[in-house]
Amino acid sequence: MQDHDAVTAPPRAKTARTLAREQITADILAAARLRLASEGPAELSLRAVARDVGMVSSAVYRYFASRDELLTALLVLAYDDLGAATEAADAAVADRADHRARWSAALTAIRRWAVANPGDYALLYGSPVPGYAAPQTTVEPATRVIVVILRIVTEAHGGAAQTDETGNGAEAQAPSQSGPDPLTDAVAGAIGFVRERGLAQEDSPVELVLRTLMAWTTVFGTISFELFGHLVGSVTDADAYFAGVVERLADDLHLGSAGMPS
Amino acid sequence: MQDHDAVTAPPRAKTARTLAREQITADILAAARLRLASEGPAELSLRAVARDVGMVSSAVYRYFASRDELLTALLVLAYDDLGAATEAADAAVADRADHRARWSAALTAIRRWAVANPGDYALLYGSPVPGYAAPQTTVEPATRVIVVILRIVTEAHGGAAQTDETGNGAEAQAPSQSGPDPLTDAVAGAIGFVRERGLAQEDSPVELVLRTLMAWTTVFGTISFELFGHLVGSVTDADAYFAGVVERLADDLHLGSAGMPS
DNA sequence: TGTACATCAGTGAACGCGCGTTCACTGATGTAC
DNA sequence: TGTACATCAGTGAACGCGCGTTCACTGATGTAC
Repeated sequence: MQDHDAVTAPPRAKTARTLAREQITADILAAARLRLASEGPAELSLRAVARDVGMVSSAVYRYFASRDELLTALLVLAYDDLGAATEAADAAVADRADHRARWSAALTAIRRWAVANPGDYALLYGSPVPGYAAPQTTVEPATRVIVVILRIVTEAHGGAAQTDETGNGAEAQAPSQSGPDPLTDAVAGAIGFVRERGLAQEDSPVELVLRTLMAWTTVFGTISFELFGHLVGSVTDADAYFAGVVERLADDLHLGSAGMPS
Repeated sequence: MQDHDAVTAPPRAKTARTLAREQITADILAAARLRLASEGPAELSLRAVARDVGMVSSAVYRYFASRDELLTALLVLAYDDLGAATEAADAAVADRADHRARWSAALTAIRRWAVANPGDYALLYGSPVPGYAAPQTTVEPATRVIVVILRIVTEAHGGAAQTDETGNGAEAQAPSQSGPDPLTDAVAGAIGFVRERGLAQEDSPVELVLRTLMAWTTVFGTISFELFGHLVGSVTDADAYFAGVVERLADDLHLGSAGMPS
């Protein structure tokens, strides 16, 4: 509520004060992220963060109007960080037509990020903070990951970069019920999302979108189970397990066929 | 630490004091569960629970030695409640050979329970409470759900009650890599779990167990996405969506074929 | 380049609050004889 | 059936704590002329 850059600011040189403000804002956020590794978003204490960063608690109010605003900034930061990591991993695959490699790279990057930043992961995908409602600002950054995933899958099907030799893809797996489907209505929002972003050329990508949503859900569930301790005793090598899951999801989605010898 | 029934207690008639103790213990737990619907386990306040139940905060210490002990009791209670609901749903399917119906019934019961008890669900499957380590007591109740799921799937494959006409099941989907597999070692714990309980007759249920674990992860992820608000805007009819997911998972696991007309 | 005023970052004290846990106590319930 | 003692449930005051947020303040930085 105080200052935040005028929308059409003249390109005046940044003043020392502005530079300091940016630096310290970043420091506060970094300290808060560190705390999240051991504390849970609901317990995140503004006073503790202030202490970590070496200022008195009231000073933080020069940077964030309230604890909730700090939480929102953390949410945006974390979503963007994860989104950027995922996008970079996909982009790093040279052969853009090797959708299986891109799939594997993106998903592995997501898990790597989650394991490296468990606090941020819990903030994004764990139980919501009671009494805190994420504002609209966080919606767009939150979509970056799923957009990468959807792009890989839709490009593998029906796109110009088609390399899938097993047919026209996952939608072949649709249960053989025909006619108007309540399920189609149920996921209409997701379908709309895909269309708006030009991620699909087909007329009826319902089954494909649904299957992609399921796969993403499985990835999220697998990481959550690992980080939240539900695989203790069942899965000893989380790396190998995750890799196995990723491969099977790629199979189910008929993504390329990197390692199929037959 | 005080009293809890002697291990080999003589079947003496329950005294009024004992009855009252049981009743009030249950009241405290019920009040705490109610609070969990709006508060998150980390914020659960012993004083608030005491207030709800009409006693002074210190009186709760006659029933639970600490806040952590109360949390543990809640954990066990919730796991058992969910486990019982799942088992009952499976048991209610008359045709024990209709594995698809049992699958659907069990999974639907899980989601129904989660939607009806979102606080308990978050306690069990949300982000763990920082600083709280669930004791051994909670392990066994925690397994009840996955045991039901594993039993349905393994009975559908290789068991006497075989009704799957599409072959010998999900393991046919295994990626065509052969030889010693790090993945097999990774899930050795889960395999052992299945063997110990006599849930599988086959020699190599690796792929089947892995696929079941994936399916359960998908179910958990789907419910979490719904309850934690990650499907807002994408999925409007959560019931229909969940039903669609359940059917597709049943397809993937080659469970019976209840509704296949072709 | 220099001066006068406005803006801003950070301080330290204070507010009111709710928390988990301890403790000495009172009165009711249970048990042994 | 009656008495004497032990056990137990619940009370109310107190402890020390950390929290989010406000406020008047001081000194440094920025801006207009």
